[in-house]
Amino acid sequence: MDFKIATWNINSVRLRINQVERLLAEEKPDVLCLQEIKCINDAFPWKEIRKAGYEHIAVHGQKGYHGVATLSRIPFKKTESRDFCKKGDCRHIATDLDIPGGLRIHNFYVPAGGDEPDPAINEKFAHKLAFLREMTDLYAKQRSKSKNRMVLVGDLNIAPLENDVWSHKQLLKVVSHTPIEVELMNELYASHDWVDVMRRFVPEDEKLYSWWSYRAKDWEAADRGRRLDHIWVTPALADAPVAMKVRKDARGWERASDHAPVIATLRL
DNA sequence: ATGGTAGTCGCACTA
Repeated sequence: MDFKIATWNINSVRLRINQVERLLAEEKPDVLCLQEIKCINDAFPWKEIRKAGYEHIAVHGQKGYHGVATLSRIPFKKTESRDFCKKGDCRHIATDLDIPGGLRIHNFYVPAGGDEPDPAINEKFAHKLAFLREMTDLYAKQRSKSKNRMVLVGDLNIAPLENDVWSHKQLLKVVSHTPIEVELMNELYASHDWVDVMRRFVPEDEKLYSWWSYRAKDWEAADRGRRLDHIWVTPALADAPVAMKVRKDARGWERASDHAPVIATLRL
């Protein structure tokens, strides 16, 4: 089967429920992973999502900030979330799809890390680094299971490659592209031999972004983007990716999120 | 070197 998965930092699912419905109607993914839903589970638009044909919904939300949700046309066998750094933040939810051979989907919202890229004076940056180290430890421990089929998606808040940002030089001291973050991301990447699905389709010498700041006067003209959102798969799925796209047009929708949806198709 | 925007919640915080 061709399995289509999308990831999107929606920056308030209640405010942009119409855009979620539009994306689901246009792309018909099997699974949509949302980040920054910014609401508690009770305030999540369950009815609208179900009406759109997504009856299997795993929500891990908190009041006002963060929060993740995985919407699926395929039933779940199991759902669990991990409280990284034990802060009580809702930044992760894992769902096991009930399909032959199984498929585990990790939906992440990694801390943004604040402005100052020094963990000694910026707690938020320290939190981001600790979060990444905890992810790496976790996947390194599960390495024996790397034959399992897993997809890791989400807003990882790091643009690792030179062409994942509009200016490598100018962003070296900007949180999301600093050497320490890139190094930790590379360690995480190596911890489970993850495959970077997006870069399977766009060579490393070409620019590739999924986020454009709200603060630019004209985001499209300036095109000062970053690739903060990612889709990774385990080695068991190394040959599975058959298509990938960034729905950049959605960044131009009225009252858009600052992130564009990233979508991949896997041949299972 | 700086300030620019958005969302939630309630007049501060996170991004």
